[in-house]
Amino acid sequence: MASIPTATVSRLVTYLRILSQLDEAEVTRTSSEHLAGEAHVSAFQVRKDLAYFGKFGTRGAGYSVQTLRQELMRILGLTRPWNVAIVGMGRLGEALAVYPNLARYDFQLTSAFDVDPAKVGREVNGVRIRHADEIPAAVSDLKIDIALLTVPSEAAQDAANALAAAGVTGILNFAPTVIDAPPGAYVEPVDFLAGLKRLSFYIQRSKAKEATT
Amino acid sequence: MASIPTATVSRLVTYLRILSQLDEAEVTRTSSEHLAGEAHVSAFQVRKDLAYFGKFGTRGAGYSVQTLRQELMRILGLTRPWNVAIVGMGRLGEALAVYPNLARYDFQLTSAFDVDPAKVGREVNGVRIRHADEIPAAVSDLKIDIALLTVPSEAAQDAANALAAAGVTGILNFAPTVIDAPPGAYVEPVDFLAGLKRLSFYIQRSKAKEATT
DNA sequence: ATATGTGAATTGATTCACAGCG
DNA sequence: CGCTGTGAATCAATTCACATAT
Repeated sequence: MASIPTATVSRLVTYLRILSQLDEAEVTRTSSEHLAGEAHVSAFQVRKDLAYFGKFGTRGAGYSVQTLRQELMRILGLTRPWNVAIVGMGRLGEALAVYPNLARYDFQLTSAFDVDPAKVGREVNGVRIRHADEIPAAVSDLKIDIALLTVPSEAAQDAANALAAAGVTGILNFAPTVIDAPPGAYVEPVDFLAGLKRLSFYIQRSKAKEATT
Repeated sequence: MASIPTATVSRLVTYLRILSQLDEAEVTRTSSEHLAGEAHVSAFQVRKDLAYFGKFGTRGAGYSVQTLRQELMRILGLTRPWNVAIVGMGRLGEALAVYPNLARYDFQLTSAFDVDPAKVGREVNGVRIRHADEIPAAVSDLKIDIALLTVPSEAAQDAANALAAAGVTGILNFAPTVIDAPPGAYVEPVDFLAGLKRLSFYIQRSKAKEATT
């Protein structure tokens, strides 16, 4: 089976969002051209990305918004609900717990963990915070698929290992550090500090360029 | 001037973090090999990435942790402070406002904006929340370089345009939508929902593969 | 007529091998 | 002798052109 560029997967997510917006606006048909415009890529790119997975359009007429949206949801595994846990109930963990878009996309928050006894037992958005020691039992009981990892950097790798050992297959790592993917699990980093530093690089660079002209 | 791959910039940020950790642990020297191990890339990659910017090591002896760290900070534009504003003081905005690592890296939170009159006037982490109407004046007065954009998707593009017009050169977009980079500004997306959907894709895919074996 | 789907060409990034310097 | 720095080779991704289907 052809291996899919990670950039393609990212773009599929973008196309899906655009299609959802079109669907909400009750637009029924679209084209690679239009999707490309909204996603800020080329129309070639859109068609090539879709071609990895099949043929979804009709020549001369473009794509059905509903059909393509359904197909992308199927490809991305978004037709079934995923059980999600938040690990690390600091400010970020809490902000995520009440984030309404999680449920909208069928990511169901089913549990939350922390090591702080002061937090254990409290409820956030209908979910009781458990002690991290309960991860093995709870992950298996609640069939948790994905963990949002919001613990401090130094605790991230151990937590990821424990989660994967307990059966979690996807980890969204918010800690500003690179962690090894434990056996059997995928890790996606979400590092906004890194994004800030990249911005710093580009801004500084454009200012340096200005100065030399 | 050679154009730098964006992936290289991302990796430089990672190398810098590793060097900072080494420095804290009072390690004085390192090698492309070691940096590569920590960053989960090849040693070739490390050397090639650095080669875009100059020669920082001594052959046979590797790199001085302090020197390379300094150089990377210079390259990434992190030797000067950046003035940062948060635009959109919902839960995420608040979580960011109190995030201690911002200041640690010389990103100084100097202002915060929202459109909600109930929020305007309140203080968060020593910063008064202003009405979004004040953006043009405040950005210029406070010399704001970078905005953390945490408004709803539908407001993101307009806010970005307003910020850029007022003189902001870097925008970290937390809204789950693709926005155009307004003239004169760089945009970095931070979209954890997209990360979540990518995870969904990879998990679902590995499960499908298991089923066929 | 029109817009998709796709092999071929091009561009870009990563890997490699080794020359060069300490 | 060890490890960096770098041109050359490989590999991957994007772009293109056009044949194809409606």
